[in-house]
Amino acid sequence: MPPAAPARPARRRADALRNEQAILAAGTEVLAAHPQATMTDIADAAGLGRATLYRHHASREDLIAAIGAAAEAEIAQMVDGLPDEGPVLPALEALLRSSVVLGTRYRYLVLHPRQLEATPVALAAMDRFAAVVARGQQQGEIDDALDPVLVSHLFLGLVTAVLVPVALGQIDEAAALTQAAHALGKLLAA
Amino acid sequence: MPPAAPARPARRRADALRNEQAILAAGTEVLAAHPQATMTDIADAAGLGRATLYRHHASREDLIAAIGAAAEAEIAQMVDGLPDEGPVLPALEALLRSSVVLGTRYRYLVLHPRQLEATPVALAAMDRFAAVVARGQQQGEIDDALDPVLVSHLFLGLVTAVLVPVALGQIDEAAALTQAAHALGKLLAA
DNA sequence: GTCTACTGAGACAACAGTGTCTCACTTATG
DNA sequence: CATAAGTGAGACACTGTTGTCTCAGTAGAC
Repeated sequence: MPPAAPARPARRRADALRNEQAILAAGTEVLAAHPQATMTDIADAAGLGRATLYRHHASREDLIAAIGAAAEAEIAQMVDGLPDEGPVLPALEALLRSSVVLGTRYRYLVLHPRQLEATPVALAAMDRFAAVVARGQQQGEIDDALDPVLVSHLFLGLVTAVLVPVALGQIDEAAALTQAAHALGKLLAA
Repeated sequence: MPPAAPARPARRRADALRNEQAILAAGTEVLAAHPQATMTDIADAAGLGRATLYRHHASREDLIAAIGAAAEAEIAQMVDGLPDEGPVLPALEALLRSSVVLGTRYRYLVLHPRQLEATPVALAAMDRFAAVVARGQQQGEIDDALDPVLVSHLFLGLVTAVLVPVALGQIDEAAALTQAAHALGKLLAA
């Protein structure tokens, strides 16, 4: 006696799944370019009707949350990929580069953080990051004086410090990235 | 024959000036706490009627711009106060502390940058900052490999890297500040 | 004390965007 | 091909906020 009629059938049609991806992609892209974009704008960009957009996401808030979840999943995957042994610094520098790429795509989220959110996934990723930093400290690779949690925020600060001047056209992305990686190394050096 | 009737008389009454200050203060505070606050909320917080708010600022956008201008003026003044001779690093560390205080008050602007704006005042402040950094480089105090403009963004990155975890309750402000200052020193060290 | 600047309260129009719903149609799935 | 899933287009109500205006009343300036 399952009274809960599934809002969505267990089996979803292939085109619906495609459209779902299109919505997420369009939402990410359109919002990055125009943070004030309406649901109509996003539906248009996805090549779908507005009603369909609402069938996939009950509200604007819901859609943005879904985009946020996708972004978090990506970053979490990258952080999980950090090595459990061996040198830490090179891995963090590589992560910096990937993070900048990701941050560019999800610029909307970077610049419009919904009320300083700390979601479970984000916190878990931060924990993981901090653990790797701590390992680096034990190995004498990273400055002991720095709180690993603060280091994770410093890391994010470096990412935005690259993103912003690049978006502003003040500096070349490659140059910014190289220098930021250099800065990261110095900053963390024991 | 000046056909332009002044929207505002040259001489303003003292209470009007007081109210103007109250509006700016209330707007800054209310928006920092509730970014979605309405004009009614701000007028209430200022202890004024909504109509009066509109007499001082023709639109919401106008009000936010005024708050932004006030913030910029404050930061510009601080940057202008950087020394033209003598050691640079200690001055920058002090500026970091002041900037965090300022950033806390103007949190709304920090978290809701209106479309990556680069206003003349902000750019001038950034130039001034970069010039001081360049001086530090000439004195052999600061790493030559870093682009002074990028350094200004790295500096801002450090500020947010303190602001965010403190707002999140992840770390004590004093500790974050001390470590950030330490990090700044290492990062810039020649 | 008189003139003028300024304000409060409230009513008002206007608007844009959200979210809901329906109906006819199309497309996958088996 | 039969069924169910999914869609487009458009109409719709709703709502919250913005910005305007008026009028009576208050507070500063000189």
